[in-house]
Amino acid sequence: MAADLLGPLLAKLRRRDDVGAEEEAALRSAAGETREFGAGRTIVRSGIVLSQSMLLVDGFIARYKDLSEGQRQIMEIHVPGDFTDLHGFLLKRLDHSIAAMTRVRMAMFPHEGLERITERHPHLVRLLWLSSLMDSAIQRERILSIGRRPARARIAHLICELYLRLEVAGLAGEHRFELPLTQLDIADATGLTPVHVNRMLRELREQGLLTFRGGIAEIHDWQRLSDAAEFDADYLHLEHRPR
Amino acid sequence: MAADLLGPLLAKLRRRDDVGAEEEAALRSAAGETREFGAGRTIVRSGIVLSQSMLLVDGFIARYKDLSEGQRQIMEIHVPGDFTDLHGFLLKRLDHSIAAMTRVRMAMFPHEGLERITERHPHLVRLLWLSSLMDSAIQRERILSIGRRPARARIAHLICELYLRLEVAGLAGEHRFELPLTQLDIADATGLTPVHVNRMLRELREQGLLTFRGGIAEIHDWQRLSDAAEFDADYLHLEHRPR
DNA sequence: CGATTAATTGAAGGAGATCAATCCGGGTGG
DNA sequence: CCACCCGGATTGATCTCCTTCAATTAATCG
Repeated sequence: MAADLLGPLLAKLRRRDDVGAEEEAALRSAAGETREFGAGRTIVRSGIVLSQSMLLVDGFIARYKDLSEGQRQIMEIHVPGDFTDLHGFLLKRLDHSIAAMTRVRMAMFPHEGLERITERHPHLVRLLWLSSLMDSAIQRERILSIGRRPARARIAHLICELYLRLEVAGLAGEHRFELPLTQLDIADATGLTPVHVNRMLRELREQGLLTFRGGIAEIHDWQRLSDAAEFDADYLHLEHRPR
Repeated sequence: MAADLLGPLLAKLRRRDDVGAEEEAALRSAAGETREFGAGRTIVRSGIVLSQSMLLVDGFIARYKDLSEGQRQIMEIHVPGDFTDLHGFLLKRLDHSIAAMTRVRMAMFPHEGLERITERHPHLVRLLWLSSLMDSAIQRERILSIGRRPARARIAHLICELYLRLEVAGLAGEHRFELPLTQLDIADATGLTPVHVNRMLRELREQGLLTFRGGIAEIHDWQRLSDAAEFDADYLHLEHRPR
């Protein structure tokens, strides 16, 4: 028996507002087939016209852009329960690419189904819209991080964020979680070089804040880590309220 | 006779899709009072619960966040026709502040009116959603810029972007436009220091790409400027298609 | 086990930051 | 009408965080 495809998404939405049974049903019936992709696979290439959007069910995915000199920047790391390209529903073509960072499972949502939701389920649309706004908020915080935080704080911040997001999806233990990324991935997400990420991770480890090794992140001192990052969870919009 | 409040917004939306007469009327009736704010005023402070959203009608506005050491990062610079906090409709509290960079005029949209639109005008909702997705795309490009482009390219890129966005709003001439920002503003938007912005602007000027002086930006060589920035307008999603 | 990919460490270099003046344009009040 | 003021622009000198270059080591996997 496969785990519930929509589980992490519903957990994420219900953390922010109620989702009625009818809405849940509408969401389920909008979901199409499930697909799997191997680690490293580019799933959507920037600029391609899309006819369906994807919900990440299992694994980790990155939205990224490349520059001509081979430099890569990750705009957002997705965890299960995230739509990776819900914005493709209205933008039609993505302005970035999407790649699997691990082996992943995706649930496909044909755009006709989403359009039907916009016509029949006003509150559910607001929740889907909200979900894209939460991505936007995460991206804004990334702008702040990359623009103004020093390297050590950037990395600390990323870890704090992923911890909370994974916890909401029910995928993190007590300050410990699977994070199967390479140091290069972290470098691409923080706008640093892998060499420097390595040094900063060592520093964080030696200071007893955090261990990141073998795809496992362990937060040893949440207080000092979030202080180092100037992390404030407000931007994750975790409160439950009518939307 | 005041200029049409919704003019720049409609121009922006109609550049991407059709907006029917009925939809236009619905939008107009959702608009409430107009407000003005002086240059430098903080209009919305991060975290405050909102009951209406604002459309920028005239002037320039910044979404920004501050860090404890007094460092500021601008996430997005808004031009007329942009909703500055449409996301507040569903997020309810902003994760950033909003400040007037010049004297500005804003049209207020009470959230009840927006909610009514979600219940009666599916296609119009999609357009409003789209508008927030376009902001998101702009913010992603900023992540790329700040994360991976060198200082000179970051500034060049920002100018290219603002030029096209202002042109869509009907506010730019032939490679020349009013941009009443200080070099500090540009520094805060690009994640640089004002001193370095000054040096890079001089370089761009001496190389004959761009002059930015006295609140006027003049692009002398679009080709070389956009090359320097690796600017590709795709992320502005300028194509007209059914959404 | 070789072979490939990721992590680690050292040394040197550079883009951009910081610190500190000076300049400039425009408002303003005497 | 001009001396003064003030925020922004400009320039120089110095510093530093992070990059770059280059090996070496560890881990992973057919």
